[in-house]
Amino acid sequence: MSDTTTPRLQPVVVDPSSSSSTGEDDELLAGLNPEQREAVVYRGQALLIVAGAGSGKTRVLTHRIAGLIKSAEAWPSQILAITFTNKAAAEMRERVGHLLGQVAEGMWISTFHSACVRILRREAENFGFTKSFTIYDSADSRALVKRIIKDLQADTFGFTVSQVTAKISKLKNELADADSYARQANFNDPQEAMFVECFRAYSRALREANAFDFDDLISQTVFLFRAFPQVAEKYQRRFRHILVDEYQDTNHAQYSLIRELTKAPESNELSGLASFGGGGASLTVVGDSDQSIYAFRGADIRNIVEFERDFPGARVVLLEQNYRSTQNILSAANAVISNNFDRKDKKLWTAVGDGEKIVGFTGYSGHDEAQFVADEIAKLHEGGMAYNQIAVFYRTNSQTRALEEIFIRSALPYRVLGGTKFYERAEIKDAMAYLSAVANPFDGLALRRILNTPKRGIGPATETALAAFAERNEISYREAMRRAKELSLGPKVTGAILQLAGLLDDASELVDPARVGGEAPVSEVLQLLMEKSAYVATLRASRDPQDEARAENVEELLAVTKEFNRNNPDGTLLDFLTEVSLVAAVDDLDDSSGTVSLMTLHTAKGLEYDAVFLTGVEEDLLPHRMSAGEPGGPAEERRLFYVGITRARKRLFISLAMTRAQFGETAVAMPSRYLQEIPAELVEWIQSPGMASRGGSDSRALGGGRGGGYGSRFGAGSGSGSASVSSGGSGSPRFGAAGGYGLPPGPPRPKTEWANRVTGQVRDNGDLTLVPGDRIKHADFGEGRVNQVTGEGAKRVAHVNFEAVGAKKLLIKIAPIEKL
DNA sequence: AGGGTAGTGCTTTTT
DNA sequence: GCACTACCCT
Repeated sequence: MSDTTTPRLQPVVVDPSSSSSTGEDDELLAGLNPEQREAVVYRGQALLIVAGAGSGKTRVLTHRIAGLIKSAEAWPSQILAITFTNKAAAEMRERVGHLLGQVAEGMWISTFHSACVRILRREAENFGFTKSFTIYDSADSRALVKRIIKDLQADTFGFTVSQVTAKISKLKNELADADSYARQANFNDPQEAMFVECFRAYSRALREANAFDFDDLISQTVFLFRAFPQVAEKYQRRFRHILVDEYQDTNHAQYSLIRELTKAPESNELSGLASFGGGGASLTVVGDSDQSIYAFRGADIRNIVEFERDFPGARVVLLEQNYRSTQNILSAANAVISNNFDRKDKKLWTAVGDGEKIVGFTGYSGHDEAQFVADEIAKLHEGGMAYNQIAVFYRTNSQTRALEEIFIRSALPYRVLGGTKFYERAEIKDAMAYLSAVANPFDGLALRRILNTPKRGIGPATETALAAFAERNEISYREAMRRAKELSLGPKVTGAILQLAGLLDDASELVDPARVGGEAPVSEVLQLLMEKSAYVATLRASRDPQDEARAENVEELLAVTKEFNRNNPDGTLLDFLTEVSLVAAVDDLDDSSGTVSLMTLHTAKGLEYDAVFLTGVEEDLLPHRMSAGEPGGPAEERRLFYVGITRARKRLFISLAMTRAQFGETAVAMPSRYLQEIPAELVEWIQSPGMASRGGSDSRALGGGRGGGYGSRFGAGSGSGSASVSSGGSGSPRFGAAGGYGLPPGPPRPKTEWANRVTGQVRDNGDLTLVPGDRIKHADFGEGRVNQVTGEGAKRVAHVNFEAVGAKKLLIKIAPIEKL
């Protein structure tokens, strides 16, 4: 992460003949299929690689980058590659280095956020920030919004913290700021007026704290480029080849950033660098609209769908051959995703053969389901599969509880990705706040957090007095602390404040760039802070047994800083804070850990495992209750399901429960509508929803039968698991047009009630008639107006103009619409 | 100022 | 089931 201020402009491999010689090319193209080759060798301004799941896109990207460098078409420093996570970035950097035989210095391979931080730190002074700005993570944003809502008494308008943060975030992703939003806001609506107040206060607080939130990192970079063309030009000139992974998940701000970066530098001719081609950087984007799962966060699928319109003359390459999964898994994935209309048809295929069937299981409870997962994992492991090749996915983080309980009892080594992350723990946030307060003296949020942690007798009243004093005298919070004597507080409180201020000043001296011997290592700074503040000592002295674990966590953080110093000898405190702020859930993933990985479906994107367990495939969970009503919600949830399925290489297990605990209460759960979209012959149900409902009223189901339900009948020792199963596939009749579940083959074929109750999906609107002018509501597109109706009978098509998504054509008979 | 307790409301996914 | 808040007591 070292920050090279001047681009390094020396080619890594200087062999002028290599661009034409086939030797090197062959090496890079060996083993690639024709489409992949095309994606690697195409040279033009814009290239869209539509890469289905498992189609080798990382391979294509790394070979493309390596090709550009090997052929001396580009210096490493002219390449900017954007990935979704730091882990993906690290992997790509390593693979490119491997292809080139050496690490390509000066190349930027990073996430959107990391790249923007780098740019912002360099340019911060240009627009009223200092390079030591703090990055507020979502918890920090929430804390700030919380205080603002309280200060402005916005809660009386029914505002919640999450509503306000979500709305601000959404606006920032659309590149709106408080002022631009205020200009078009309706101030007659008191709610909206109050929101504008909140947005303003929030933005001002960030600026005063010399801080950016996650969304700012992108949007402020765009604003910077737009406000200072000469700054933008610097980067436009530098980056000649820009590559963006997971393009389907970019939001408007990220899209705008790419647009700014790929513009032709304006004063090209003046600088005599017209030889650069005169145009903007070449742009390569890779994506798969079927894997777009971040619309809720502002990702705009139009970025990829309209790429060809955005970049005229763009070449499109389609990668459909899958190198990851068996055909059974792919067939299931294809079948599920084909239920999303309004997508370009794309079918994954593989040459590796059918493989084993998908295994299905319905537990009586979440625990029962977890027991099934644990038992199957044990079997897989006995069969020779490594734990780290197995993953368990779920929709919401709260589902980990039952899984963890059973896993612990079964002594299965596992690891939960995401969830309550290490850096989200209160004691770690405390320690990090100490560091932030040292790095950025304006960071009021961090100062407030540590002011009375550990307890120093500085209460809310004192805190308010300090804040008011700082405001009155227009000085930083830190300066106000230094001058605490002027506040005429009690001697004890004044002493405590002065002591803390002194400690922070001492620590600041350690990281002063002008210090003799350079900045002290982060670990030294943290050590000083933790010791002198008695933070760890206080935890150790506490009677609460959990505090011992907290103290150990802080020690662990200390170990992390030492590790950081080892890996980055020149790493500064700022570098450390930046790195920590931008870690993602998957970045923690240690491939050599030898443990089963548990994670949400969102976190799973981009990963692959030999065996995958997809749990909680129930209505209200997948699709999640919250998204079921939103336009586009069910389709996005289906993509999430699709992403989960396509992570599996060899074995796929799908499970659900009849009842699920939530809020400490047990609620009845229904099988997910997506289950019946998987062709029945692909699934072998060990216990289908129908079977489970038949026997589901015994004591095991709801009572104390933890680990009993499944384990007692199919426990370890029953062989492959499928041995004891009345196997499917024997021409199992389907439930008519509504479709049956993949199983319930065996005798006596249950006419289960649930099968029909589940939203039965093949729609038939009968002879619904629509005429131009009618208003309709569509499950995914929202409301719209019919312009025209064409066609006859069952093929009548309505041409509808939707408010949210524009013009669409719909088959009236089957579209999920209703007349308003 | 601080600690302890009772009551409330909540959860989608995350860089 | 838990985390957070408000309130009460020392």
